[in-house]
Amino acid sequence: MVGLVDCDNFFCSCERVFRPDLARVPLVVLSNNDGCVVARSAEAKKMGVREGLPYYQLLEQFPDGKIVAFSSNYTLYGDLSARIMQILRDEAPDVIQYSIDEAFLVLDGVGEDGLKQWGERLCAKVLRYTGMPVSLGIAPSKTLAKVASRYAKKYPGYRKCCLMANETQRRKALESFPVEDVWGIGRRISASLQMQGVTTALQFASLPKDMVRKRYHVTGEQTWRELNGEDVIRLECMSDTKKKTIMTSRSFPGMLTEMADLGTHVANYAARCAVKLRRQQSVCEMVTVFIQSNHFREDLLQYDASASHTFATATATTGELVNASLRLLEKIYRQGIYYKRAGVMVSGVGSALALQPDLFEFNPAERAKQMNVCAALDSINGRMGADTVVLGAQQYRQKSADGKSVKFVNAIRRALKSPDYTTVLGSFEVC
DNA sequence: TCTGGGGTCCTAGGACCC
DNA sequence: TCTGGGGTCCTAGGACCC
Repeated sequence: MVGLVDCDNFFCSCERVFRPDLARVPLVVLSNNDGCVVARSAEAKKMGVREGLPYYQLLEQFPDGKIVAFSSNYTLYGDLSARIMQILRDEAPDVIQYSIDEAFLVLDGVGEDGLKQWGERLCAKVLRYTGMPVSLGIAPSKTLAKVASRYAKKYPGYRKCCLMANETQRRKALESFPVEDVWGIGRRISASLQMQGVTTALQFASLPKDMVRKRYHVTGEQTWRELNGEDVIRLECMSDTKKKTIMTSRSFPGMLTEMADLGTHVANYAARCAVKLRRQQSVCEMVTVFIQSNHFREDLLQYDASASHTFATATATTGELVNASLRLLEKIYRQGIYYKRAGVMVSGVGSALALQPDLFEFNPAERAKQMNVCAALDSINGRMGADTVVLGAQQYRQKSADGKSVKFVNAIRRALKSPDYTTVLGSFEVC
């Protein structure tokens, strides 16, 4: 049997852990730059707040201030997630973390008679230790466990744990489960299924396998088999968490026109990519920079562009990545465009230990030096906080009113951020 | 003024090879 | 009259996920 633990309205629940006064208050969490709604509490959902709603529209729709909004606080969410995962690892034979708020549990050896009680106890323990409500679905396959967890979340009668143990329970659950809510069935496929009159998960699972395979390819067939009780999706390989491509991109709070300003952002994204690469002990072969105008402003000239550079020798040093990225930006930058978004992506990611040096350009001494600089950088920033030491090119400069001094400014708008309760001492006052 | 930021896998089609 | 056949690798784009 497979378990799926899923936090209820994760970001919102995180915000509530240290704000019990907001337990029943409609609450939303906003994207970077306080752009739009990315998470909603149950109360906010009930009031009809839709996911992705721009924040300014939320203020228009609910001007009375009854809905509390937070900027996203990924430090807090990441830390609470880590605590929950640790509890799961303490309790379950094997845990495969799937996302910041979800994990699959391998339940071999957990007594099947007591599975339901075991699950209820697990959810209660997570709540007691972290203050975070979680739901658990247990079933013969991952996709079915996902279905079960939905029921666990929806109906309080399950006491947070829904066990789908036999054929009767499976059919009953799938019968009233909308096909578009099945894990692995997205907008396109569900639209195609609706056209054929397939609206429930059970109807989909009852289609002929060959037909599903032909029309929806291997991934569709996998979902079909999972719904029929076969555990075929392999996530175990995912647990080596090394990413194959790494991207850092942001929208800007306003719009930018100058290359120098774009360059500061691009330098930061490149530096972020370098840190992410080094953290997973990888190097990359290629870096891609992209810039975009504001797609929502049809009255302005639109321009999207990207360019890539392949390194002679794969790298993860901040210097090389920033340098290459800025040169790429020069190539694609056009004057007279109002830029809204930019990003840096690294690909061809491989192990830093199996590095293949270029035959002609390899300079061992220079390489070693660069890597020492990065090691020192990571060490300082690890102890003193991210971005304690950065390259000059990463500094967002804001001139003082008299124009004499320049100060470092935060490039992301997070006006409504909660304190870093769990990671920064003194970030809030204790009563 | 104002609209997120990451990832993965699969398939089709082109380039290239013998 | 009348254009081979089979294979691999790479890339772009689509579909999905959180």
